[in-house]
Amino acid sequence: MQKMIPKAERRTSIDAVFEALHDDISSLKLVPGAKLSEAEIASQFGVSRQPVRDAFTRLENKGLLLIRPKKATVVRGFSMPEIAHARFVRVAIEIEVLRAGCAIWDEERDVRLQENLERQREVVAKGDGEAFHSLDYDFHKMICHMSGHPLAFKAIQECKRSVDRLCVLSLDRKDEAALLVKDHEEIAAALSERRADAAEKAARKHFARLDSTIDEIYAKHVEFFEET
Amino acid sequence: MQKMIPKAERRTSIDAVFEALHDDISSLKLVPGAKLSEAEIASQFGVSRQPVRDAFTRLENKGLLLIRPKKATVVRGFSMPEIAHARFVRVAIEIEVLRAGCAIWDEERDVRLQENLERQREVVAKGDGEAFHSLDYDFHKMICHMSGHPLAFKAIQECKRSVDRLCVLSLDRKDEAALLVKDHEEIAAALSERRADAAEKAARKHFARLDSTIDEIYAKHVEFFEET
DNA sequence: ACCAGGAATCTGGTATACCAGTATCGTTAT
DNA sequence: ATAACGATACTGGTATACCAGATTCCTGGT
Repeated sequence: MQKMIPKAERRTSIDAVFEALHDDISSLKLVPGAKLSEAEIASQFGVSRQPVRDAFTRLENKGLLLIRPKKATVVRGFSMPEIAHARFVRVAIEIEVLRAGCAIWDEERDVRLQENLERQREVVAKGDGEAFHSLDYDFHKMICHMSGHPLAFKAIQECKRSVDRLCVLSLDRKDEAALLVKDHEEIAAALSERRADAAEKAARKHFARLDSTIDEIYAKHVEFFEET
Repeated sequence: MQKMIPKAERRTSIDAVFEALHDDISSLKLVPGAKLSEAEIASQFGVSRQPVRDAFTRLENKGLLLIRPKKATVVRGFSMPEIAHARFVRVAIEIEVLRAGCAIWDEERDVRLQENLERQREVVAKGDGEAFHSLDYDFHKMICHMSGHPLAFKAIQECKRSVDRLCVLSLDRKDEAALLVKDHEEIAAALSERRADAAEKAARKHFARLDSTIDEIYAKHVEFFEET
């Protein structure tokens, strides 16, 4: 009962390399198809090849890299089937969460969600896209937690990941954000009235908005997509 | 256009170690809490520590191992929150698949699904649990594929994995299998009539049957569960 | 000018050695 | 007998060297 040091969470070279590469790939500083050399990255970070190798493995498991024996490791491109699948799973989970939420929703939850919505309206009025993105994130997270399924949000994040990397290519317009807030209000209202079917309908409409954006990006950046 | 060698799919030492350990863990030959030594496994397989290390990493990413720096690597136990989450996600996906299926179901699909059901009835009558398990697997897989979401089945398998490892502890009774077939018939009927709500209801009943089994196993084998 | 062939140079996979924390257990002081 | 301590035998993380397959590109022949 002595080591009350909270955790310290030892940080290893692998973590450093992993996070740096993850950021570069997510922000498209490393574009799909780019070749990554273990040796090159290693010297660049001042470590040996081994930690780099481990970091590569992690990134491959997250679907961001493609590693083949004796071939160069490359950044994976987007895949339309994969994106469609992520969307499918996300919708499935969000709807199930809403269903669970409708069964237990109460006024206290309602109040907390309305607080978030109020701030969404504020930042959208100001045109602060960055802040809206953060509140949007919180909105869905809050619903998961308050519905009793905090882990579901982690699963949703998994689904979002592939799309997020894609969305840095989209120019986010303010009018789009306004529509999304309207959707959120609809979802909140359905929860408040505990009408699962209405919530599902609103959610489907909400997520359908992404489709056109993705199609636009596909048309504009076919080179980032895998041929399959 | 010369290398038409189908694929050969080069098999590496990492794969060998990974698969062997994966099987041992899945079949509970390696029980939760068991300590795995890189060096020991390495000499046991006649390879160096490096491939073993890589295999460990893969297993950790699949949630089967717990690796901490400077601590022994151990087989992870079951976690009730994790199992509940896997169940939640699986139900969400299966229902969404059924919903999509109901929108496009036709007689040809119906015939193929009925073929599978007929074989289910046969093997259950014979009490062949092994064959039923395989047909059960196919049943859900067929629905995913015929609903136009083959990838969804892969996601479902991910969810099943943690539960499957648990289910080797359950003594499967024949009467249970009979009930499961009845559920399948209900689901197939709902699809045939393209009634999404009925399909959802049947699916929920189907998956609810697992809960009692899991509770039984928990009561009987608390030592395999993580405390969290 | 072009193309075939092969050497030089990549790639990731493997083996080995060493390091710094951690756990274990025997020893010693009380 | 017991409890504090310390040597020792572990653990996983890192660095390095080497290997075989794949790629690249230069060279020599046409």
